[in-house]
Amino acid sequence: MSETRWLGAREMAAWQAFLIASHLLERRIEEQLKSAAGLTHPQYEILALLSAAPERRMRMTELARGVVVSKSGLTYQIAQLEKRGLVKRTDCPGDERGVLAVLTDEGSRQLEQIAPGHVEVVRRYLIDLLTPEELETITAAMSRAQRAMRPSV
Amino acid sequence: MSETRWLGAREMAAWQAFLIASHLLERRIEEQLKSAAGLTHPQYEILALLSAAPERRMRMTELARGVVVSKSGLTYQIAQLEKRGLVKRTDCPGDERGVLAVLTDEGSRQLEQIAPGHVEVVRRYLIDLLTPEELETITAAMSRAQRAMRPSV
DNA sequence: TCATTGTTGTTCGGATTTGAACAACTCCCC
DNA sequence: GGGGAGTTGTTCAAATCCGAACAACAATGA
Repeated sequence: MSETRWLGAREMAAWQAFLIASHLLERRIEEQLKSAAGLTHPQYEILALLSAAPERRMRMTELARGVVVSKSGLTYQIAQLEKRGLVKRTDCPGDERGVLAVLTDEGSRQLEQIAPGHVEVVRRYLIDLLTPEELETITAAMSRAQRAMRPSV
Repeated sequence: MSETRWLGAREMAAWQAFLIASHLLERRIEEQLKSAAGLTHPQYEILALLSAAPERRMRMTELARGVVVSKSGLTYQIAQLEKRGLVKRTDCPGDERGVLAVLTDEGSRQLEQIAPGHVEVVRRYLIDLLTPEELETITAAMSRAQRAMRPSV
């Protein structure tokens, strides 16, 4: 049982700032998406990921990893999006177990309408506040953290 | 209706890295706290804030702001913590409406036991991965974002 | 071939979270 | 004083989210 390495003042400041900023940002994003489109942030992320995927489709598991949500959480959200006709499920050729989530034309259309307002928030409260150097530093640091928390990627 | 300023490649990389890293970190923290102490992250944050507060007590509203959670969310969590005897409510002298959440001795004791494991996770997946320069950059950037999203602070 | 092990997605129960509505109280200013 | 506006904390309904358990299928190796 080794001695605890407590956070020093600077480390604590960084952690607190990161934690609070990310929570506040999450709330702003959630609020904007909800009022502008009736979507949650995870729902938006699903649409965005699908939109960028080949043939606008992805395996459920892959998608769950991409939006960092549990399998059951994704099942639920895909069901919600399916009700609205933004996404549909398809059998996965070559794997009888698998399910492909596919972005519909309607989903694609709606995403195009929603995206500008979302990007606006991300810019206003984060990206536009950063210098190019800070942008690079954050990319490097967060990518490193990501690799530490994920087996691959 | 101005033209949308989409995110460039570097901006997108920064945003994606930040978003995914913060989600992954949140999950790791949640998982560790749950298994080690049966607490959620917000619950831990409440205990930590109270612990650092004068007389280990805070007004509900102030506390809600501190942990970045809704008023009703805080009411719920304080009720949970009260059931376990980690926190108790007290009348607020000088304001008949107000309620003070107070960290109990038991709460203080438990926090001491839980903190090391929590700090370990924060270090392993974020703080220890950063150079001193990165630490400062992140503090500055996130504090700026925080000010943009909050009236004061 | 066939049993074993691993993967995939869903279902289910339970916990958490939010915003709106509300009642009680405080503050301000005439 | 006293009324209107603002604050404070709770309750409530609804939505979301997770982990565990599960059934179906895939992959592996003897």
